[in-house]
Amino acid sequence: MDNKSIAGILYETADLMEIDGADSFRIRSYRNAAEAIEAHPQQISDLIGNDKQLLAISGIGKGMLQNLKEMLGEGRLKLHAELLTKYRPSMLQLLKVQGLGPKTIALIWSAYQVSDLEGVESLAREGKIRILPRMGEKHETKLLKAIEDYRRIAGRFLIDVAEKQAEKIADHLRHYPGVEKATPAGSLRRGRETVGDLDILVTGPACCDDTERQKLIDHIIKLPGLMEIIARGENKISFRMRGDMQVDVRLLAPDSFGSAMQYFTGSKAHNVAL
DNA sequence: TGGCCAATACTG
DNA sequence: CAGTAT
DNA sequence: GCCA
Repeated sequence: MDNKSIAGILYETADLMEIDGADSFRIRSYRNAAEAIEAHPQQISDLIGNDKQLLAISGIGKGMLQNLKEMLGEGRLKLHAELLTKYRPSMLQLLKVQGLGPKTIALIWSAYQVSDLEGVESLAREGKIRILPRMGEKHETKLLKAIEDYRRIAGRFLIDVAEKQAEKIADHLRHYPGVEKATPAGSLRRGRETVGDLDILVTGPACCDDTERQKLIDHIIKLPGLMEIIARGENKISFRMRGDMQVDVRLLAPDSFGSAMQYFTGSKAHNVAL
């Protein structure tokens, strides 16, 4: 279990504790510890047993040390598992909706046993949020708008983040002999504020026959930071990068590169119109 | 043992 | 205006 | 929960 995973569990536990109505300062401690672990240069798993070193990390004390031992020892945190049984995982997503906090989520849960985005949206539309204590028309309206906003940006990445990622990948591709061009298409090329996934078009001699294409794809999957291959075909490979960004790389013969660029830059609506 | 972030929006 | 949630 |  790496530091990122440990921190993740701690963050999640904090969120769940919040819904559970736990002491806010204790919750903060969980978040502080998570941050400290995330930023720590060495792997916590390598330091287990060395209490001195662990306690030396600011934000890690007696109690958190026990939590770490439990996580690394049993592979799970009891508190985390219990809270997950008591509540619903979908509540963690709900927490990401601006203006929707733990108290309100718990309130909605207690009143309607609803814990997901869809359900809360329906309740709001039906005017069932405003009748809850402490809620009102303002809250309900604002909630609807917030859900809309959330849906619009969820699972998308800011343009500059996407650009850097795309540039790294394109560089990696261009280092391969037989690749002439590697260019991002899609919403990134259209300059949208956010990007859902990357679409990168490649062309050159290496794209021209089957064996060459396979060799090129073999090179592509060595890309640093590549986490999972989603699909691997003749002319296209899809994978997920560290950070969860999905990437499609398409190999194109030089004579179809132009039209492909046109097509994959979109937008879909634009293509339909054409 | 006691303190741990402040400002804002909304409800009652 | 005070209390509460974000 | 952690820290002074």
